[in-house]
Amino acid sequence: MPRLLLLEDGHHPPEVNDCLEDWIRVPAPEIDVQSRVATLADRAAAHGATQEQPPHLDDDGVLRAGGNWVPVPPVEARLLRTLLERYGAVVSRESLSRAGWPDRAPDRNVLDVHVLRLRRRIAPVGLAIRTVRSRGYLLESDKRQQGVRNA
Amino acid sequence: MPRLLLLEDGHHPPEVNDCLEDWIRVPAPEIDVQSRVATLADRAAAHGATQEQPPHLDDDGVLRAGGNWVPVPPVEARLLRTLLERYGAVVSRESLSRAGWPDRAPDRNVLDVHVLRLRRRIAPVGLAIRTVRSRGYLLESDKRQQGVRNA
DNA sequence: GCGAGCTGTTCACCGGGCGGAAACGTGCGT
DNA sequence: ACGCACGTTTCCGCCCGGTGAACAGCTCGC
Repeated sequence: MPRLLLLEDGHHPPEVNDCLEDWIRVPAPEIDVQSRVATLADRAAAHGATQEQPPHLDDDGVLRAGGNWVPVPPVEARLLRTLLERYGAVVSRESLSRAGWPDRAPDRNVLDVHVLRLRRRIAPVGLAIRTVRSRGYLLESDKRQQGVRNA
Repeated sequence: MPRLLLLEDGHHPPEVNDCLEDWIRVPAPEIDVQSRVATLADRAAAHGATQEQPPHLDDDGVLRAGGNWVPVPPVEARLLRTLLERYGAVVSRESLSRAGWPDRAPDRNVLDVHVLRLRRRIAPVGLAIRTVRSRGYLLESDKRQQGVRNA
């Protein structure tokens, strides 16, 4: 997708809208062309890296994310499904409780234990469950770090 | 923040990491320089439009700003909400006090402590609470400089 | 049938976040 | 110098959530 326009003499520079687009007048020093190509390549790589496809839990309890997959047992699958429905947003403990055990409400830390196990289960595929204290849980990529500031 | 490096003959092109950075060999046709400047200006405008979305505190006590998020506990959330309602303007200590503790008025110092905690909590997402002495507080981006700037 | 492994549940304990209070430090105006 | 306004630290009680371990039911392979 990145492109470098080679501009012959006597033409106007093109209008560039895209970060993955550039131009240069030819003839030009080889080092100049290489430099611009390298810059575009870096940008394309960075773009691809930031484009993450959302994880998906299929009907057979298989979670696919980050190029890998893990089996997810029934209860955890129900929890995970509701977390995925609100991917990146907070899900209350009550919602999870209802989703995981539709018939009867479980004890306080039954949910805790299953969340813990779900955490460990999804870690290998690059997902993380964050706690929002007294509010609920939040599913996101484990590369996103809450509250960390990049220089 | 966009910058165009004017490269004299005999030098290597710089390593470019940023979409807001570019370079050109001088001397060069005026139209070429103008084109690259215009491109950078467009990108800077686009970046500003997409990057600087106003901070938002959702109902689950999650503050999203600057591409990151932090959980905000109840009392601080109430303070933050009133500060956000008057984003960039002064909010009196009385208003904050009423917002944070609707039932009873807290000790003078309790508000101070919570403002301090809130300051530290929102710093990672690029927000800052400024003091306007004997008037109140003001919430803004931490990149803005308080105080007088000479031209 | 029987043991191994997996799933779901319960218990006990611990660490840490949250919010309040007091004490002390600091900067500014008069 | 004094007082006022605000900042910062420290301490503590409370409660939420995390964690390891143990336990019961179930399924599967032998």
